[in-house]
Amino acid sequence: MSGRAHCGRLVRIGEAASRSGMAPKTIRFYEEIGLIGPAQRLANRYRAYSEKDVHTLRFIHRARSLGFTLNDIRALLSLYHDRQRASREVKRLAIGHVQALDRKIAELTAIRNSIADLARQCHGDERPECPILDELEAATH
Amino acid sequence: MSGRAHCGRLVRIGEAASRSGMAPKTIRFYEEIGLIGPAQRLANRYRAYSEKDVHTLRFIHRARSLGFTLNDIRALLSLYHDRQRASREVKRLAIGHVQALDRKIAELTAIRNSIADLARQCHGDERPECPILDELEAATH
DNA sequence: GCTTGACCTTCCAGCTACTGGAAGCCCTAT
DNA sequence: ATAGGGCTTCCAGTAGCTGGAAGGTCAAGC
Repeated sequence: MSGRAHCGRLVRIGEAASRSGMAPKTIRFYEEIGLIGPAQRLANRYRAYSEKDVHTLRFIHRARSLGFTLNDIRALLSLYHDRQRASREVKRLAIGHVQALDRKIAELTAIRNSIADLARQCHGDERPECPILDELEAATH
Repeated sequence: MSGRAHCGRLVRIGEAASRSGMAPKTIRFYEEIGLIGPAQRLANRYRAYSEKDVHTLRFIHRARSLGFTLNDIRALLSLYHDRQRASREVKRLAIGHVQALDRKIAELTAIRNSIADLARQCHGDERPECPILDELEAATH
């Protein structure tokens, strides 16, 4: 952060939060872990954010909502702030993320189907017989 | 735990772990949080597990691998140990889990497609132009 | 008899990405 | 003067483990 905007409009953390879509706590947290640099401060020690800072925060928020991890975002941010970067690197990160998502989706789908199968076999009434518990108990892993 | 198997074969935590599919640390952790009761102890204070205990551990492992949370498993375990339970309750838990998975899968799929779209639009070469970063930067939330 | 090594014990810290709450300062309006 | 809303810091907790340190226990080997 600390965009050194020596004359631009500055906003406090609440407005930076509402304009970037995240909670003030989250911004402080990102500063604490060094995802963003320490914010400028007003005379009363309140954090102050420039337009550029707010853009960066919104960038982070968008990337998070697309499921990038904070580590991914560290890389994306340095690319974002590097006017000379090659788009190849960004694309590589994005494709890696798509592949990770594909794996995760496949895994969840397999699990979902297993459970749905078991649930279909279970009559789900007053009786204690239950194929779901039987299956979970089964020695066959 | 502590199945009071006053004559059955007992195994130490390492074997209980390998036979249930989880790490010894995980078993101790489950005991610590009260998911399972405190284990019996041998004369040397080593934890000891009966066949029944190992079944329970395997049950937990299977349920975890199907994505049930530890809280779900608390409920499943009490149903598992209750010979009078109604299968209805188990089925309800299973169906709730399937629905949660469906929501998660839909969410991840939407994200996956967004990123894949962006990646397709990015030429991914030496040049700095990058639709991915442009999109993340965009004010439109 | 002593050492090595595999096993076990406890406790403490860290991981991801926040979120909630307490205690207290700053500023404006009434 | 006081009430409120926003800001500050710090501490703790969430889920579900995992890693590591420091040390006890036991059987086998020299």
